[in-house]
Parts: sequence; structure tokens; C-alpha cells
Amino acid sequence: MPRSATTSDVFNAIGDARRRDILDTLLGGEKPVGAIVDDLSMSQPQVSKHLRVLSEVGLVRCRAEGRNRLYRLEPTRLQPFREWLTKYEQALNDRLDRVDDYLRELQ
Amino acid sequence: MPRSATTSDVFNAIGDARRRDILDTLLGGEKPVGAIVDDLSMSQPQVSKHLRVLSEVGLVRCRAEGRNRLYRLEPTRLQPFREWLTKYEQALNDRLDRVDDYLRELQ
DNA sequence: TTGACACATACCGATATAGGCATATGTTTG
DNA sequence: CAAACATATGCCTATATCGGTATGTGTCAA
Repeated sequence: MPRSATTSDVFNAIGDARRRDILDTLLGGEKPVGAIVDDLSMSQPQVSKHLRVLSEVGLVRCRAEGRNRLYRLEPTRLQPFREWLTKYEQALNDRLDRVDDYLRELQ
Repeated sequence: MPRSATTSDVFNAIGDARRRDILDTLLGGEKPVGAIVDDLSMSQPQVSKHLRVLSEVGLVRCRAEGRNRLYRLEPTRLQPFREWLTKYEQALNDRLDRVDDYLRELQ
């Protein structure tokens, strides 16, 4: 069996380095596709396709302006990723706390 | 071309739901492969292969004990995630600040 | 030593994916 | 309306990946 669809979840969407590059360049603010193409030296269709994936998971939003399409970040959609990460950091902290307690007990 | 190698990229490594499942089950602490197999009802080779990927990106560590191999989380390797995420939260906060300023100006 | 056990690895088939190229769609300008 | 521009989409190929089955490797027990 092949991999599961990347379009279905945020984790898979940010798994691709090119897509992270695109998100990075959008940190600078709303941009038309052409600007991303120039910034990253990627082909236009490639950028459009990655933007489509990012759109489908909601990480970017699109707005038409004339013949341009302006894409912008939708950082709120990183919430699932944030929650996931926090879960692990929590576990780490708990573990460290336990070590602390242990060390304190030794004294 | 296919996706880039999951073995080199931490983000790609957690792109797979099964691997996230494995990490989740390791939140409970160090476990031998067999326990993961039981927990997740996955085949043993499948688990071993995913563990290999997770090892290669450093997200888990392995320790032999008798004929068992105990795997545990390596929370330090979550750093790239935290750094990446922080970048975007920054952007989000900046945007919220701007909205605040705007609303204040309206009053 | 032999067998049972725990795990890793090799090989294979099926499939989704990334990227390239060509083209369609929609918009502005002349 | 026609031509230029910006972007999206369809088709194609190559390849990495996932999962399965079979087998290899190392460890303990009798």
C-alpha cells in the first residue's frame, strides 16, 4: 500500500519541504503566485499545485485581485500541530519534574 | 518525482499517521516492540520499519535488554518543530497586534 | 546444542506523489 | 474582439513509500 493522502491532514501537508518553503515565503505577507515562483525559483505549476494542497488543509487562503491570486497564511490552522507538539512537551516536562523530585529526595 | 525521503526529514517522519500512533504509545514510557504491536494492532515488521524511520531522524532511541529492544521518545528532537511553529505564531501575534491597534484607533 | 522467542531485514506489488510540459480558464489592455 | 498576462489543471513518467510475507540475526531456556 502507498502512503496516505497528503491532502487530508496538516501533518502530511507540512511534511513536504517545498510546501514549508512556500509557507515561509508567505510569512512576509500576502503574495501572488508569481512572487512565490520568483522567490523560490520553482515552476509555476509546481507552486500552484502545492498551494492547492495547502489550501485544502486550510493553511493558506486565497483572494482574487484582478488577474492575480493573492495567497496568505492562515496560521490558526496550525492548531492541530500545536496541540500535538504540546502533548509531547508536556510529557517531557512531567518527566523532568519527576527527575527533579527524585534528585531532591536524594539530598 | 516522489516525496523526499522520510528518513532525512523530521517533518516528513511525523507525516505518517502510523508513526504518530507509535510516538503516542511511547508517551506511556519506554516499550519493547511487541508492546507497540499489541497496543496498535499493527504487524511486527510494520512497527519495526516505522521505528527505524523514527530512529533515523532521532525521534526515538533504542536500548537492548535481553532479547527485547526498548524504544523511548527522544523529546529533544522536538526542537525543530517548536522552532518552526514559533515562527508562525509570531506572525499570528503580529497580525493580532495590528488588529488591536486598528480597533484602538477606531475608538 | 536445540528450540523458542523478539526483533530486524529483504524482497515484492500496489499506489500516491512530485515534477515536467502542454493547455485550459479567467482577466486586463489595446 | 484579439492579444498578453496570471494562474490552474490535465496528462505523463519516475520513484519513494507502505504494507505483506518470508527469512535472517541475536538471545534466552532446557
